[in-house]
Amino acid sequence: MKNYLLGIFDVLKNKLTYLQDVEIGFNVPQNNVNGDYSTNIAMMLAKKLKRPPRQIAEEIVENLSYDSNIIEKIEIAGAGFINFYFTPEFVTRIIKTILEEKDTFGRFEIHTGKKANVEFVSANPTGPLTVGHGRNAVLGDTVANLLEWIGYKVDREYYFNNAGRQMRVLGESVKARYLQLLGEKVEFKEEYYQGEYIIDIAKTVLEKYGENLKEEPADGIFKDEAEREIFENIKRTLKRLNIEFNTFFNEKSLYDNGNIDKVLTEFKKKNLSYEKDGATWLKLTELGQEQDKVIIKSTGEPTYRLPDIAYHVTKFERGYDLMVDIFGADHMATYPDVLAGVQALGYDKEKIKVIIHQFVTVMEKGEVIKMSTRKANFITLDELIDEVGHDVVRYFFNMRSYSSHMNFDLSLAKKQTDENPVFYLQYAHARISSILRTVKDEGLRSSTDNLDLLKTGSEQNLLKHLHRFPDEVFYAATNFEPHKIANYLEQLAALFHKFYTECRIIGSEKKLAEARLALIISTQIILKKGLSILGVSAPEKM
RNA sequence: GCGCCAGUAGCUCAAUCGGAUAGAGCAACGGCCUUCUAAGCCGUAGGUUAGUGGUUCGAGUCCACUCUGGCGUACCA
Repeated sequence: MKNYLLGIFDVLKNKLTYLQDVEIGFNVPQNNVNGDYSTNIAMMLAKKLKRPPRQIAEEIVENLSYDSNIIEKIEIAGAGFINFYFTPEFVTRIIKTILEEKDTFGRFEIHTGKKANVEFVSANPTGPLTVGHGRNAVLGDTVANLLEWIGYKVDREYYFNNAGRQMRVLGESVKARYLQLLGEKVEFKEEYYQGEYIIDIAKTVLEKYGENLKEEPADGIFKDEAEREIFENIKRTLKRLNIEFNTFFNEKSLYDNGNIDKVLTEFKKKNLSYEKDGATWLKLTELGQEQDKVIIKSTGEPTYRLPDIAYHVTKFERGYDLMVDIFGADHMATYPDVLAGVQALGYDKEKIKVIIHQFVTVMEKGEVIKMSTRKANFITLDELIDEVGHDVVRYFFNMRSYSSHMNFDLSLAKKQTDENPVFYLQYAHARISSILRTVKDEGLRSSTDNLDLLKTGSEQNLLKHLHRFPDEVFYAATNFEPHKIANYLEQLAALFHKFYTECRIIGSEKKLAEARLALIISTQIILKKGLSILGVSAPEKM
């Protein structure tokens, strides 16, 4: 529908030249008495042309040539809105389109041939993933799905650091537990990782290597075993949410391959770094940032900035056209430095899209639970999945805009799983499957020969909503906003359920029944497509 | 102190980059199953969009200030 409007306005541009250098936007009015699509272009032009908007609207409508088999009427309303009403016959055509295009319907090829990298989760292997990581994981994977829908070849990447202080403490924590298992009296320091899982890892070490590791350094076998086991766990948890990574990128490789040195030399060559107080500083003030920052500490160790910059350089070198970083709000302050550094090295930072999502506040019985991996007072993602199921988790994190803070009441979530909107969507899908099973027994088959019979309000509204699917996908993908898909699907399910109660298939006149079957098959295809974008399953039965 | 994100129905959140009468779900109340799945449908109730001023044909959306919450503001990542 929208494409048709864009087409006829393109033609009109030759006639009314003032339309040429403005962007003509069409949107779906909230209230459908205002048409199927509407444009505010006349009001936008009013000031520029110094003419009343309604007069401009009239001129546009008079000069617009369109097919009356497609557009039923055009009205000018309010301050100068131009409202378009499509013919029921045209509206029903979407069924044929969906059935014919099938797999490609809703997909776009504008970025075909381009490569995208989506980096997310990126939690260091110091403990199980928490509910907070869950939001990041689901958001990242869904954004990746959306990018695939607009043509990108997408790599999902997990960046981690298995050196550094955190990991040393982890090794020490495991060793302390190990010694305790052997009956030794060792102090378990407050800074150690307090979680039960540390004891489990210590037990594994004991089983595997016996009792001879008392002299083994903490950052040897202890750390390595901890890392291995924790990573296995993380991967298993992510797998439960249907998330799999192409690459686990180890920060350490940046040192081994000389990438860090290379970046450092570049900065020196460009005179963008200097020595002060025994440390090396990056001249971020010259790159538009507030203050210079240390990139190599006086101890000789780099801060996170240097490897992060070098890491992004590798992404450019690996030929990505688009790089998406999914971060939690705690990274807010770090990425501008990194982007400035990358740009200073001559790379186009516009190719990097940073998505900062707000935190999830987890509450239980009205109390806020503060998350800390070290203090082990977190709710793990696994526990959440156990409690409510993977579909609910995926949907829950996908149904809200990433920029909004989320409140998650665990005790409420446990109780309310039956009322979760995800079931509403899945139920619509399962209901259609059920109808199709029943109809099969009756020997009834769908047909697109008499789609014109679909003219009641609930049929037309459902059809119009199906028309919008590609637009929604495109909008969601280009704006990195998965929750748009969730909202779209909720509306689609609502329209279907309404259709279901108002229109019967079995018992209707044969031609009408066949047309309605084609309608629900199309609806089911879209529901399934939408759910697959979100990573939620589409059950045949419930 | 400064920076970023937010504040919308009792609760959790939408609102198509400034559009028309601000919408859903949950919770509350009332109705609808001898016919394709009642995990559904219909209805009722619920709002000064935190507050004050401003910008214009038009503001939940933009600007300024105030209040409240979250996250930052490291030679931690």
